[in-house]
Amino acid sequence: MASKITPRATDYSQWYIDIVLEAQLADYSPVKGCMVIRPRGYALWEKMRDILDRKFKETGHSNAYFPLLIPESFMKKEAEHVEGFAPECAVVTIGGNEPLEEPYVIRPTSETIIWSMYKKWIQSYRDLPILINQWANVLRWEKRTRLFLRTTEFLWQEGHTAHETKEEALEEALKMLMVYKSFVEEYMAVPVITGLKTQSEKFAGAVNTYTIEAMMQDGKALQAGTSHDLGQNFAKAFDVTYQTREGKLEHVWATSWGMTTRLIGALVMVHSDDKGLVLPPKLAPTELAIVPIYKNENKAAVLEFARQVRDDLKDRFAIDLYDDDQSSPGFKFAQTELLGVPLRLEIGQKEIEKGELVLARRDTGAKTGVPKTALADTVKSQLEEIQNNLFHRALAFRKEHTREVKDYETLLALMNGDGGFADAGWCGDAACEKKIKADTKASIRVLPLGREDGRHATCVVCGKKAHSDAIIARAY
RNA sequence: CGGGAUGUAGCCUAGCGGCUAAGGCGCCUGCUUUGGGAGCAGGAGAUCGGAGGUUCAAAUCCUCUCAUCCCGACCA
Repeated sequence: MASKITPRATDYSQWYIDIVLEAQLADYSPVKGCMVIRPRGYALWEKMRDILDRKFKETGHSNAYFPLLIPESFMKKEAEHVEGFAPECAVVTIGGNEPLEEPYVIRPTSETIIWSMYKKWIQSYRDLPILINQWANVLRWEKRTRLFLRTTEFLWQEGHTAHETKEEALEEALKMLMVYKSFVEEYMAVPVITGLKTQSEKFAGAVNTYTIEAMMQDGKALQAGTSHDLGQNFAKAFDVTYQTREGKLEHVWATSWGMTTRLIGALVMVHSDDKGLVLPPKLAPTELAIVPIYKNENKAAVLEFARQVRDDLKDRFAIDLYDDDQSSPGFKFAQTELLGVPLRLEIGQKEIEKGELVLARRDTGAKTGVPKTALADTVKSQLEEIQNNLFHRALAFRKEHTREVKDYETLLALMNGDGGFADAGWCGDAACEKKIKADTKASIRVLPLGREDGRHATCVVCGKKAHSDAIIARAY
């Protein structure tokens, strides 16, 4: 049978959609722009959520829950915030058949309702810091949607913290950025660049936005997590003050940070291939698939052997035994590959006789013979190798598709041609940033952290003295 | 919000004025099979997206409408 997946080279967009649908991560819903996250997709989200949640707790945060509905007037209190979010808000105007006195906005993000509460909860420096996170759904009326990458409703977590000082808030924002980086790199095996967003790309209402940016297999950038230094913007909008250690009254300093189900889209686009999904072992709901291969005359013996192997390993690994009778081994092989199971064990008469089972890797396709006695250790080490290989493969891909660019002609050729990341200097002038966007549809994704001294002396657009380095790319 | 495309069985598609809407995949039953997406036989499953119109006759032509996808402008 022909593959269900459109090859990447034929149509990258369609390839992505095919993978998401065929691997049963999600399905289109009856509501425009919304999607149903199916069990296989939700299992990924649960794993990601659990790992991050643990990291948040380890860094001192607590979970809470704030309402879905926000009084419309709240959204209007912070000037930039309302301007940024008004176009994508859905508003509830009727309740119980009666027009509402004041309409409610369905949260596109929760800063306003949270800061209205923080005003009640904060009086003195003794009440600080407040370190709260919530796992929730949010709604943004998007003009154009894509499975996982941009849907009208999506799941996320949003951390909202309040601090005594500017420095402490900045430290928090950067700390959480690093939590995201370590999660995405260690668990998702997706290398990211951390950095500062330009003023035009920052969150509506923030002083500064920091993000992690990843490169997809088509060379486009994807923002995989954000952390905002909110300064005193929301404290001022909601008049949240505290009595300082010196007895003075001052506005509180704030951060917010979030990551979303979009990350599942990143996971798909970074690792998968034309055969289907490829999952990093640390997030794969099934780590090992066992496919028994039998004929009528040896069916009972092979199945028994396979079940024994499963039972031996089941306490150490998440295993799926493909012991149904209806489909052929070839079909099962293809199925495990479509679903992205990292390792597949093939057990037939030959293996039983030799005492050596065939272990197939999803990432490379390599098959190796493994003595039954060494199985558990080999599975463990191969899972680690796959995790490692996926990260390094993605990192190598990013390096291959990142060019240091010194002059504007080269930037134009690159962004309008092969794509990828351009590493260039930028003078800090919004006009130069705008020009890049107008000429290439690419944008400054991030001003990388840890490179404040700068690799580039001059702005790639105007040639004046560079203010910082910039990663430029087309983006999702 | 502009541009493009598509709506016929769970999925993909044929039919593009004329008899009872056709095929493939999938599904169900039975048998045979099983080392890279199995075979045979039988079976279930469709108010042709919706509304109006033209016509002796509409899945097919016209108008309107709804929905979805893709590509652009805006965004996690």
